[in-house]
Amino acid sequence: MIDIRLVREDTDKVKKSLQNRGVDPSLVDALLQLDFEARTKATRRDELRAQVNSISKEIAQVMRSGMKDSAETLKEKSREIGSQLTAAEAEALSAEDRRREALLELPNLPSDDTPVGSGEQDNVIVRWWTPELGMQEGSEVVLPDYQEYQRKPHWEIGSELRILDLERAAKISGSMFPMFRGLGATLERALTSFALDAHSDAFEEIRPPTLVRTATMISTGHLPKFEEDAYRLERDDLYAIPTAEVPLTSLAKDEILSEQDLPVRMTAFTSCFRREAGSAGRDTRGLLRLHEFDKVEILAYTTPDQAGEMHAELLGRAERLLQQLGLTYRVLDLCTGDLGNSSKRTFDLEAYSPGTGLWLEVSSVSWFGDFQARRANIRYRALESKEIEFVHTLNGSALAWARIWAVIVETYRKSDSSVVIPEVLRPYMRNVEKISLD
RNA sequence: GGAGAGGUGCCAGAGUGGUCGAAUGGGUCUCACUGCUAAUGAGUUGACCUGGGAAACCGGGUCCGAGGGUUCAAAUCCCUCCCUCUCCGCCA
Repeated sequence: MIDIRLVREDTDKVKKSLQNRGVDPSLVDALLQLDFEARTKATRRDELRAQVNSISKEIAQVMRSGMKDSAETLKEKSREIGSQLTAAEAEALSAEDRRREALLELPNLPSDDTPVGSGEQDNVIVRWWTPELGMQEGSEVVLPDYQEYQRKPHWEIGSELRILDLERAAKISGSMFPMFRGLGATLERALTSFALDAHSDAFEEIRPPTLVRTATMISTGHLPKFEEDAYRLERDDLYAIPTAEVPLTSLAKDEILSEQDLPVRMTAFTSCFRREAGSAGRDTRGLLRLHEFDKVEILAYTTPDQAGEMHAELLGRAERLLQQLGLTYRVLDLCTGDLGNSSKRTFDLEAYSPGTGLWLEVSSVSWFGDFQARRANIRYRALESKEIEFVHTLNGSALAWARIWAVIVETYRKSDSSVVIPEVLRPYMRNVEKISLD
């Protein structure tokens, strides 16, 4: 959540910033009104409490000196104030709840560096990479010279080589659930080991739980606004995580870290579950959009000063994996209109799928400022000032496998219908060099 | 799932309904002593909300696992939930 003090003190800036996201600025005025009410009512409550407290102390003294009658008088007086207090408490509580709800609904303020725009079409392509041309600045991507046999969509390749079985996955779980088989399954496992090993120089490997409490989902900003998108286990009041960001961000919930511990770097491999409500029929063929997919996530807690550098590091790591896998990709600087709810700035990585002709989002690398840290109450004590401050959180996928799997089988398909395994993965899959029918 | 024990500050641990934000010990930091370290002595050491102040700081409120209740007053009594430990059952 954003800092209520900032809303009070720099209202215009907050309004302007949220307006760039398409948020109605009157919501800010409404919040300020709720804040005013909450503070007024809390003050009233605290005054009454102070009175009750001081009378209680008097009663204690009077009792000790044995003056029973005056104790009774005082008790009567306190009971009277007490009934006012009960009402004041209820009012203050509900005003504070309303303020909190309004605050939780507001998205983060975009960074000043985030391009202003109203939607997807305004995202800025900042650079791109192909195996042939390497890194290039700008937005005019020169695609590799794909052969006709690479223009086959991954779901056809997968069936042909019997490494992807979407029909039976549908039988088991329904549409938009994947099932990899044989070397297809091995390929996914290899990608996971490859990525985790790649991060092992600086990141602690974590295997977190994938079912989490409501409070955990609120911390990252996935609730209360996006209830529809999450799988919920009602009986146990748990949610299936949509990304490892959820448990990893809450790892240090309610803790005060030492500045010396920062930055904290973590990586985790988990399955991710998304209901994808409202996206039925749109780009859902094959592995393009799934209810369940696997992903390696990288995540960091930093001081505000370290955040910029860390954002670049996370992005660099995700890009490096794509380069090692030899996949053509482009980097998008998401505009204010397309930015995720909790993010201040996000770069998306899109890999090119020659079989479908689509750019597929395979990573999203975000800087959240202290938005999530406020919700999760993750703080650190500054070495110099000794002050306690909120950490900044950042994370990125490195990478999301189902779509990467798709792009790999299409990109590496040969004229004889086999799929060559990228060299970096071979050590992780028994040195198999290609997947073919024989 | 059943039975029992327990959750108190950075850690260990005491706590009679009122003088308890909380004994005591350890740790931390500061100072003194010491050639350095150690030892010793003195002091220090919570978070959050809110009002005042330029600030140092001062006032009020909250917090003893969480949420309710009883009471003039709750760490302390009652209820619900969560978590930890021990035993039994079940299980990969």
